[in-house]
Amino acid sequence: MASDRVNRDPTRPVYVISVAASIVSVHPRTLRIYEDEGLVCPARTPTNIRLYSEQDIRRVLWIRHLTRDRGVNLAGIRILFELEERIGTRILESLYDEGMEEAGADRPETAPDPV
Amino acid sequence: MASDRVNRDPTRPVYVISVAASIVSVHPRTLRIYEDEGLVCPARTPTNIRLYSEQDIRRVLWIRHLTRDRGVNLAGIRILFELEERIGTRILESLYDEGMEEAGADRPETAPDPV
DNA sequence: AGAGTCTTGACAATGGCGTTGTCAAGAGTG
DNA sequence: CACTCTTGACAACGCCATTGTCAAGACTCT
Repeated sequence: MASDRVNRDPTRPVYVISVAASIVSVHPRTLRIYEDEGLVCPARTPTNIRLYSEQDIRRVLWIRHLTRDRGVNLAGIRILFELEERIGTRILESLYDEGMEEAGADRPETAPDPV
Repeated sequence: MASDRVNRDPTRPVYVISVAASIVSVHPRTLRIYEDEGLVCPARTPTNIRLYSEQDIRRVLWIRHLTRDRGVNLAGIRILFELEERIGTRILESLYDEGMEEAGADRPETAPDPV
């Protein structure tokens, strides 16, 4: 499963919200709020169902690391994402790698890409 | 007064907490908490009185901008300061300038230096 | 078609955080 | 000495993030 996740097109929207929530270990309600706050933007089916891509998952993992492990609030995360877009990913990538190592989580190959 | 502030040695600890709090428009209690959280480190007199430098003031102004205007919490600010130390001040400087312009506040000549 | 499950958007509860207030004891100033 | 300010610490309150709940609709399977 984990290797399937890694090998697929990371931008393809494939996970419904319950699956995404399980992968990321977060409440579905929380995912909806992250979307409301503009922190992640899953695709929508013609019937308005959310589908998350691998890229979305990585982005949410990054959000979770910051909120749960570093105590950053959503406004802070927004600032960090703005920095990422403004400056590029080199900076946050190194912070992310260090942060994930500290958290003991799996280490993705790249930092989350902007949605 | 404002021009006196600008012309003095920015690292010299000269303001007691009530004055610093007035300059920055923040409660003294809040300044103590920022210190407790390690976000700013004012000097101490031999009798343990806090003295804030111009540099400290700038740092707190930056913190206030982020907390009050952008809604970032203290953990988020800590992350941003870590970034600043890690990467240098070029990045946050541009964000700071933009943020201060948006807030309509006075624009300092440089970004806050690390304490 | 029907039954069961999942998803949606929206209202609500709860714990934690940030700011402010308060206070006793000590320090500083005139 | 009298008054004011500072210290560290306890407390109150509003806001935020997460979670729970629910009615209606969508989806899946038999």
